[in-house]
Amino acid sequence: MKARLPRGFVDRSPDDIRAVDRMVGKIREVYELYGFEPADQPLIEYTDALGKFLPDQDRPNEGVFSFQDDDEQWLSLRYDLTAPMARFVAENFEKLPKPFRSYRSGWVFRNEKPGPGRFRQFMQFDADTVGTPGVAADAEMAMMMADVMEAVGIARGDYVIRVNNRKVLDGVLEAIGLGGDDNAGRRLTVLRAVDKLDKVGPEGVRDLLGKGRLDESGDFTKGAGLDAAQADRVLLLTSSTGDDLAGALAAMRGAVAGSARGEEGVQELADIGAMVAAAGYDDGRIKIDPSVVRGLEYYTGPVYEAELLAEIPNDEGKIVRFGSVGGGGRYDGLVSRFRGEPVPATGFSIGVSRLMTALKNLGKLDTSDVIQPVVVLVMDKDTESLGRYQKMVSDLRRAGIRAEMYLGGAGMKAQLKYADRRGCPVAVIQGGDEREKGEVQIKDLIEGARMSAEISDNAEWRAARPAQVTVPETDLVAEVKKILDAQAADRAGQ
RNA sequence: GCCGUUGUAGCUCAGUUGGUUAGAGCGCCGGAUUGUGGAUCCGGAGGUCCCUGGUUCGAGCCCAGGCAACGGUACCA
Repeated sequence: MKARLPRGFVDRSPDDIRAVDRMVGKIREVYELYGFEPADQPLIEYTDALGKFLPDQDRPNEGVFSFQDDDEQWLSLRYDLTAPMARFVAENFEKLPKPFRSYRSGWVFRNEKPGPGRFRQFMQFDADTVGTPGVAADAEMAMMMADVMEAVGIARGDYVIRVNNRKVLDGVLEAIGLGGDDNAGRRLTVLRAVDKLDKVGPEGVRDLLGKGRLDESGDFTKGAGLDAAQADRVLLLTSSTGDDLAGALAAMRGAVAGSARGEEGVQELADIGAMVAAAGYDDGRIKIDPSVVRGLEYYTGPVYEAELLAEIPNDEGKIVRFGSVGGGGRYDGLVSRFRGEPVPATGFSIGVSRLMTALKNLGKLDTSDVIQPVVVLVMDKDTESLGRYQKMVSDLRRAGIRAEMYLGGAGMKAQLKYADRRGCPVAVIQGGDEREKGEVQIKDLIEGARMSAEISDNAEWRAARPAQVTVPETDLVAEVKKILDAQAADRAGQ
């Protein structure tokens, strides 16, 4: 049997786990501050509850991990947090206060081909407001997202929350004659093309809107088959980006002219823009940007996306465009499909794993403040001695110091090596000699490592017993504390 | 799905026109040092050369098919 990790999954390191915990804690503080309540749903739901796009009956695992229960009903691992949230709200609708404002974090799963920075299991952190149709809720989402970015340490100017409205896109499509059910497929193709604006540029999008595009890898993507005038109108819309809000809105009005739905969308964006400006978030934190598409299906109104602008080196040191670390929008149909009545809702999702990677590559992740445990070496293995070592770690723990008794089978040398490798700050040694005198030897491993750089002869190194003191056993805790404090002061001074 | 690159020790990789016991560095284990981390020196363990078939007296190397990983692209509710 070969031990192997399934592709698209990762084993998480202690540093990673601690860093994510901290980051999630900062995000939670923002959500709580805005008045959202914690909630949690299971990782598994009935497949049909996860979305209107059910897995193909013949291929139930396409895109989502699915399996059949005893009663042959299909179950799936959730692929986002929104669908389970919608199920929960619909099921408990009468009991919940409306608007219902909740947040949740957890693992989601996608059965897709993994890529760099894309995994088959990853963590999201969502906030949602259910039961309010007004765009004030959408404006709040965008602003909260900006606050989250800054709370996790991304400087103002290094990110932007881009806001669009699905109604505007729909309006343009309607205006160029792509309305109606017959054109659903082509509309989708157009949206996909627009979504690739930042990747392939305006000319690439034009190709995708027209006949199609051949990319560098030799793969041909079939286009939407629009004529030049139609493509122009779509491109007009996507190029009216909002540094100048009034100008952008005017350009958008031109692009959607003739579509009531489109004009409604522009008006909503104007309202959001006004609210954002009134709250002071129009200083570059939040921008109206008609090229944001955000997913393809369930959004019905405003959509928003958090994008990192900072130049971020990847693991190989290459500068990469990191792009989106989160997004969301209004999904007025998601809850209502479980109920007979319309239930408006809006929310957003943060890609925790992606955001973590970005912070790590930006060097903004504090990971090193966890002190490894003090190790009490085991010199004698008779029950009485073991009890004595056990009391030492117990005393240290009572003083709030991480400590462990060495539990392996190795000799002293290997025990010190173990402590060294784990990065332990201090080792405590008590053999027969010390025990008779009621003493312990305490070794400062950090200082010792530093001194070792100046000694090249092993005999001298060992005789010197660098950074080591002998104290009465009763002073153990006080002495260890002293060394740890000195190390802490040293770290702070650097 | 499509295109491309790569599969040799735990890791990173050499390996000549096809030639006998497949190597290096790092790491790991042990010793020098019965009770002191690091450095140094010495020693040791560790291999289905991705798999299957073919060509050949002979294949890590050549050929065909497969598998896997990586990268790009498409899809991503």
